[in-house]
Amino acid sequence: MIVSSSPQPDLRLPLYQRLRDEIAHQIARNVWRSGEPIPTEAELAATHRVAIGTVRKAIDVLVADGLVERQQGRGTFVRRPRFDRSLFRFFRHLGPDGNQVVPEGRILSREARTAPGVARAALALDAHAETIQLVRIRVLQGRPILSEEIWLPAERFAPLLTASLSEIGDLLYPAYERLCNEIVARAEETLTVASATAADAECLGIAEGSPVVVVERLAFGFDGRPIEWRLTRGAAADFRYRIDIR
Amino acid sequence: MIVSSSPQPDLRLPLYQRLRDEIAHQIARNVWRSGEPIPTEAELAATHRVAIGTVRKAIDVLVADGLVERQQGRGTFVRRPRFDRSLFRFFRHLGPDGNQVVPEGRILSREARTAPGVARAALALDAHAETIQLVRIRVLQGRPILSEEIWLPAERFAPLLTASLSEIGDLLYPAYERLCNEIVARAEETLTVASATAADAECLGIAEGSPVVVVERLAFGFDGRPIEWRLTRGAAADFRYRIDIR
DNA sequence: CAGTGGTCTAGACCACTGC
DNA sequence: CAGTGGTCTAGACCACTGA
Repeated sequence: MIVSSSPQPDLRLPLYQRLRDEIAHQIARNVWRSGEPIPTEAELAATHRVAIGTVRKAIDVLVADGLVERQQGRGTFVRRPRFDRSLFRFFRHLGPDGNQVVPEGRILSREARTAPGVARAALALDAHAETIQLVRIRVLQGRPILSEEIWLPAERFAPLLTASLSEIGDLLYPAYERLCNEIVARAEETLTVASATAADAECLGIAEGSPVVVVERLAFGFDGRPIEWRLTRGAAADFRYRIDIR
Repeated sequence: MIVSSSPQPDLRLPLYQRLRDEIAHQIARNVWRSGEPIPTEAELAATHRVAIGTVRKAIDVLVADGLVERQQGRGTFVRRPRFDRSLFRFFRHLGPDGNQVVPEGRILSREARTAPGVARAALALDAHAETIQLVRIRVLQGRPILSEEIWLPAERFAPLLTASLSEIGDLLYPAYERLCNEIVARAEETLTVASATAADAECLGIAEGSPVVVVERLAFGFDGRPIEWRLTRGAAADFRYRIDIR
């Protein structure tokens, strides 16, 4: 595999920003895997011929962006956000011990299908582009609590159709990285409230017409291109979201 | 008025943190009003006998905390968050021109009343403490769109009962500052979905039993003590919340 | 033009980690 | 103990603001 070199940096940008972009680019290229340390500040200062203070400022930005994590005395490590946990900021499902529990994922279907207009528009695909649909439920103690409909560009995610379900496993984003070499860097989520359709009612075990919270997620890769469009639905009764403002 | 001096700083803390706390404390004491500039970095460095880099780091933290705002070439300014706008992150009400519009506030009642248990607990008040209740609606083009129930400790907010409605005006938090010298520093909000009660239905012009989004807000002063407990209800159909994750 | 915050450097010392 | 990130200093120059 030919490793692409860094894009031409904009010389008008401050040095620490250029350095940040350079490191971010290497993280995006998977030069260091998730959890691995990046070079020490002193090394980066030496290889890039800048003062260590400039390196620290660049890393400050990377920490703020959520791309790396510092650990005093140990190093600075590549961080991959846990998007699969993000739904539990919205839905509270407590286990028998009263603690938050991570539900199991179960893929009900996966097939190459023509995506609806919203999905195509979100993924910036033209009308002819092929897409993959995954239908998935999240199950807690045998009870389905969330239903998910996921649309992916077929071109980049073809391996998902041929892999075995056990190869894909419970967590999708690690599977994307493992099987398709696609890494999710960030996502936009939009919450709305809707009425349970007949399908929702059957799947989630709630009354038809009762309120459901819909989470629409558009996930982006490090290159900024949209990778995945996902609709998650859960009973509004389970919805509880806490936010700090200032 | 006797201005309290700074609390004894913890000498184990880094210099820039102690400086941050010192400045934050002065902001909390209203030494500089909202929108006013704090001293320049060079001045702060001189008066506190520290390097300017240390001052910059302290201000970095204050910026991250949302207490001040930098403007290159002009100065660093005290910032008061616009909590009254925060509800519009949750509810989208578009005007005839398709733009987001700020609705009018209308106080329906204000009286000294005994608060319900949740409100007392949130405000950390004992059973005998007096409280003030405000009932308020937010109106857009003559149509009520949000209903608000607000509970305040009577001890700190007594002037609200005697002031005229025009003295209070449309925005509550500036009124708290003007009339009661209470400044809201941060708040915690919890979102849930409920069914419209008969009162909701009448007030908001929706069907009884249709879904409403409930925003529970607990606002804190700079001293960390809870100041205000507020319940806002709006039609779930108007709810739309967008969030970025990474 | 003077004054502000923004960038960058260079180097000292500290606190924490893991061998 | 060596190596890491964390704190702190001191000073130079740049870019932007407003009179």
